[in-house]
Amino acid sequence: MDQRQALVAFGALSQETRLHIIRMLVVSGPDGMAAGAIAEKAEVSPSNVSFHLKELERSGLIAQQRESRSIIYTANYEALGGLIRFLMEDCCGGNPDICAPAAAVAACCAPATKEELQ
Amino acid sequence: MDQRQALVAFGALSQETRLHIIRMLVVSGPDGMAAGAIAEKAEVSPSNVSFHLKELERSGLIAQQRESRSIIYTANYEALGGLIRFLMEDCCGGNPDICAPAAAVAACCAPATKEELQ
DNA sequence: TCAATGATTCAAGGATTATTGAAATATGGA
DNA sequence: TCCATATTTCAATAATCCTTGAATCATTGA
Repeated sequence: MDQRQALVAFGALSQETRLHIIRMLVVSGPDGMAAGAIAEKAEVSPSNVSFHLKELERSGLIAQQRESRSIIYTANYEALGGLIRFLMEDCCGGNPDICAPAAAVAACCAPATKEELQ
Repeated sequence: MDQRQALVAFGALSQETRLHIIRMLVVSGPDGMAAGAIAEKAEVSPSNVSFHLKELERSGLIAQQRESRSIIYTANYEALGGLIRFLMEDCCGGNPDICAPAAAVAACCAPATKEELQ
């Protein structure tokens, strides 16, 4: 992930509805969610969710694929990991004072089940 | 770091000048940098740098302290670490597919045990 | 006190981003 | 083909953010 991408990704995550959407898509995993289901769960209008999904896709944090009449959105795990990595390495210069505590948290996080995250 | 803070922090990092400032302040460490020096290095006007510094301070990612005529800005390492942690835990649900690769990167620059961090 | 330095604040503007509802597009089934 | 469903696109408006330059504030030293 280069700086330009990171700037767009940070912008994408700086909006409440979009952060909510990312969380839902991470939880839903590779199955993803249809645009309509996202709109319903996030309690926003179809056209508004479409606007935000477009923005998230532009950032690379999510991907879409049509499945019959629905369009399924999934979180892009690589991009999310890349953003965390950018924040640690490029932005914070790999500074241990910043990164070590955060990394320790991740190191101890056991594989969580889908249910536990609801 | 709660969600409201994280939203503001992501917004703060989504602007090129501000991302540049954060990087400089992380590098300069506890000594920090005066507003004028930041403006000069980032090649922006004094009033413009002041605008962005205010935005960064509002996000909690930097702190200021007056030193004689200068105002010294320093990176807030805890807040930066907190944001990385938020991204891993709250946003990505501690999902190992996302967090493990990123954590691995940090692990090599800062071997810290969980106990050391308590 | 006066001038110089370092920085912020303010107002105006331009640019970008967010929301809304109506219209358009794509798909699948009767 | 026609209709219903799922979603996007578009245009208009509102809201927020960014930049600029002038004015202001705070500190220090002569």
